[in-house]
Amino acid sequence: MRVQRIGKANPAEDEAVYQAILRALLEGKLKAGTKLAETPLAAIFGVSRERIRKVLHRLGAERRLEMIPNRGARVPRPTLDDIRRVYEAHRVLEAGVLSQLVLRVDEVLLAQLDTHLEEERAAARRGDRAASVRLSGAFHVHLVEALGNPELSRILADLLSRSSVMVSVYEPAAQSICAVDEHGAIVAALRDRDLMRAIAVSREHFLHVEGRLRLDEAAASESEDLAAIFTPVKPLRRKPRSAQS
Amino acid sequence: MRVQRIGKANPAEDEAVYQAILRALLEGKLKAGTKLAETPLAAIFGVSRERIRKVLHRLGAERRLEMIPNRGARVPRPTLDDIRRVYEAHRVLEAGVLSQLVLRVDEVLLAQLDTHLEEERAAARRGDRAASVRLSGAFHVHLVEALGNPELSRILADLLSRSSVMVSVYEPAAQSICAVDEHGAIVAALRDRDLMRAIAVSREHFLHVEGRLRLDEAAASESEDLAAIFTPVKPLRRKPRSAQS
DNA sequence: CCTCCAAAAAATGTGCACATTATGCACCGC
DNA sequence: GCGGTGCATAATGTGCACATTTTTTGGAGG
Repeated sequence: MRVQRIGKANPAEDEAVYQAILRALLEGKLKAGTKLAETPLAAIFGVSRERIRKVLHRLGAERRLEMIPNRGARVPRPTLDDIRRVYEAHRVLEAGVLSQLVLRVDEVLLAQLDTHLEEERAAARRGDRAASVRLSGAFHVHLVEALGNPELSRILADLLSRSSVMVSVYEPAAQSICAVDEHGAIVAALRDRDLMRAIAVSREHFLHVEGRLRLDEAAASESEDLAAIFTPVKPLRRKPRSAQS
Repeated sequence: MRVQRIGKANPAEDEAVYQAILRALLEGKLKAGTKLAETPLAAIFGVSRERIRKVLHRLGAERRLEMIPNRGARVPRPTLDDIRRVYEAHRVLEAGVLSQLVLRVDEVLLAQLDTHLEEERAAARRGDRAASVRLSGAFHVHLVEALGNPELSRILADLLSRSSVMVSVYEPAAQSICAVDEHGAIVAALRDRDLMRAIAVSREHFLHVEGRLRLDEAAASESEDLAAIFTPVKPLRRKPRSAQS
């Protein structure tokens, strides 16, 4: 008699594994170039290999992993040019957002942005680097979301998530990503409904960030301890046979 | 003895099925709301159900199909608001593209655009509606590609492909999507390096197109003849048992 | 010592059998 | 007649057993 639990429909498992890997990816715990083999991951998460496989392919379709036929999944190792392109895309998109935003700014939005700027300054004053980085990205998210277009928000979120992975590779110290006063200048231009200035400031801002990118090839890493990376996540299902310390 | 051909590695099959469905989707042959069941598709294409399944999920990840757990794949039925959002995203993106383009236009690019405009006019003169629609979309593609940023080109291609599916639902006659002179006005503004005018013209252009959208709810359709839609594609592999006319 | 090649080992890809979930339909009580 | 209920049927989801491909290993030859 086989007590195997097969076909147990549990969509939550898919999602949990997906979120776990995505989170590790976004937090930079998975270094660029790391091979994500199916079997070890299945053992780590305590789920079947097919499930891992599905998640991996999904992440590949979203361009968050690099899938090579018959060779498995790897964390992408973006070129410096790749990163520049992502930044440029972000810059171009934000220019478009600003062009639309000057037509519909109101005091409510300006007040919200001012509040955000204040938070950024506060984080900078108390030297909270993590918060600074997070708020800095949030500023740009705030701008697109002001347009209320989910499509645009999604595109930006995509670009941002990509670049956050990238800075973990190329920004050695990850110091203050965005200077607050540059953000302030954008808001000021927005307040004046001055599109040309807003675009120019935003452009300078991005070029500034791009200029700080450094090629840190030394990071060979290949962090081989996949288990350690995912251990904080409790196993979703006990492996039926063996495979436990 | 089983002569089953299992595990026959043939990545081309995946791609062929993917392209076939995607093409049908882009050409509007698959009406909105149509259910894409796995088993019939497997029979039509002459491949295993797993292969269809994989392709369907991939298309779902790309948001080209709507996947509902345990209920299969359906051709998305976009709201009029959905479409407006896609158009707005395109418009915003193009504004950004233009803001970047005015900084680096040269005679070569302007000449290329002029050539393209001439093609559009020729198509319009001879009443070639299909060519007009195609060239009209190509104009906007041309603009982003001038920036040489694959990331941006991909984003635009994504938006365009989505909206082409949509117009097939909501544009009853699918008459001249973009007036050529509006495209010409954009090029003219670009030639003058007049960003504000270029953005304004582009904006008007898109609002014009958006304004033409009509809600054509009558299209209940549910085109049940999936086989007929995909028949032009020759079966990739003969089904081993039965299932042949 | 290095290079090249063959065989073993490991990892990925695929068809299939079956579990699970949804759907259609006849039946029954009200 | 009508709405809900239970069963039969169809469709989707999943584990598993392999096939295929890639990578590693281990020598033999130069």
